[in-house]
Amino acid sequence: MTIQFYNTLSGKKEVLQTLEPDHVKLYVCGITSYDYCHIGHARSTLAFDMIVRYLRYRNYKVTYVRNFTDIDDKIIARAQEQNCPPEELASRFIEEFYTDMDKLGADRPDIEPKATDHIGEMIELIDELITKGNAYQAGNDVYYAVDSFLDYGKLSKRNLEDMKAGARISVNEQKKNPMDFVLWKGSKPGEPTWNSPWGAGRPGWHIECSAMSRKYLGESFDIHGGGQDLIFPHHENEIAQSEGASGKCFASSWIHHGFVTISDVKMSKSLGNFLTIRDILSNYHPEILRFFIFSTHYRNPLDFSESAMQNATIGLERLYECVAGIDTIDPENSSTESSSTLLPADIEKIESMETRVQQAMDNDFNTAQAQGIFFDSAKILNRIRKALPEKPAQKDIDFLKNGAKTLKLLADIMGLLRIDAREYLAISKEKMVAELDIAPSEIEALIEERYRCRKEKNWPRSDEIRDQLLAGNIVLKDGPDGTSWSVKKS
RNA sequence: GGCGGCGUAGCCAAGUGGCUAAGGCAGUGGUCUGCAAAACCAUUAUUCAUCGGUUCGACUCCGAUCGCCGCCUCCA
Repeated sequence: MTIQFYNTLSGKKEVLQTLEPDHVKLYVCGITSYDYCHIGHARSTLAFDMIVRYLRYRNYKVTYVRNFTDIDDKIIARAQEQNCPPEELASRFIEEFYTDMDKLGADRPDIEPKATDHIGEMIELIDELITKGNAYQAGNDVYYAVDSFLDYGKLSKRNLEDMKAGARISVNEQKKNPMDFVLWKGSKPGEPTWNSPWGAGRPGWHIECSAMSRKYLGESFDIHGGGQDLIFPHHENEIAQSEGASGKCFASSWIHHGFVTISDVKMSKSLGNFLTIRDILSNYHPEILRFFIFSTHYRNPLDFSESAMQNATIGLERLYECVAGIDTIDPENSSTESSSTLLPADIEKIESMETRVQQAMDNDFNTAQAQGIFFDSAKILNRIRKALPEKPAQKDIDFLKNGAKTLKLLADIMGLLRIDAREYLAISKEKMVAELDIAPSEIEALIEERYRCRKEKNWPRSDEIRDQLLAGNIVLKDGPDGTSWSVKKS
């Protein structure tokens, strides 16, 4: 089996081919650190986290580079607002980024370069572009001459004529072509500056990724990723810079994930319709956010809503309940007397779980389909467990334990089912209990009273207690081992 | 205006030339229960925005139409 994924550059799904055997070199555009991260950033981080984890699970070596833009107009503007040095603001929000992403359980990339640590490399690259005739100095600025790069527009599939027609960029007398973009900006008073052959200034946004990817991955590498909003102009400009300088293919493939929307409108800072990761994590377990994010294919838009999160909560809990149920089976409690109750069709389904998940993931990292397989498998495992006799056959116990193990292994690619199932359910219950108006001890006391009533067949009072608890969102479950309770969902 | 994408059951969401159109939520029936709940079982789209075309055969390819979204300025 081979891994296929959609390459924005070709517009088609293609088989993964690496420049070096079994080694994927991946560069992803990270954040500009001037504010807290929102769910869109979570999607980006988690999408590539999942991709990297899957590639590694499939025995690829992965070199994963993700940058931080820590010098930029927005950072300077925000720093001025807050009356603090831009570098301080930038480093503060890099820390906040880590705080959020660590909570989400995202693995750190292998290399995380910061733009300000690579000004020398950028100057070098700009210099090469000037020498090759792809860039020119105008006043204190340096611009990239888009007309010098014939393939300009190949990623975003537009040509310069079309772009000019719809251009909303302000006219700049210094530019030879209005689409030319800045590589080096002459500094204004009070801004962070670095010395360069063109005077004091700072780098443009696009050049940093070209310079840093070249340093850590070379002139050509396998996959470049980011959000769909980066296709133009950022990634288009990166191609122009890198290929203009090297004359070689920059990234073989491009992966772009879709946006998170709210009421079908793109979540963005400028619209103000965003929720930060910490907003979400104050209400939901990190795995719920992960479950939600992976319930839709990474290239499709993902609409955020409370009901979608509620759905994810229930879905994840269902999987955890399946695992918890199997975890409670005593592995020693088998009997040689018992014969296996397993059906061939079920055995086949569970044994093919991993293969089927691989098929889904091989097909453009289809996490939504993989989740479907998780549920399908959980259903079968639940049914088998439910039908188990007092003392089951050893074979059946092993089958269930292995099934749960495989389920966890595969869910881990998406960062799901990572904690002990019973612990997760306990945390989840605890959290819900905390929102109740009634203390657990009171609940236990009422259950105790109801137990006595039921023994005496005092159904009216026993039902009254149940209804009373239900009104307080407590649901009772009468089982053979007594009554347990949980907090009503939704 | 240019470019890209989407439209699958009440909702969410896979599938992308051919056995029964995954899965989840919600719903319905059943088992269990004193009655419930939970759990488990079963069930819920002759149909994939609309209309044409290609094909032995299309949700899947092509064209048109309608609707929605994104990019074309910073943005994950």
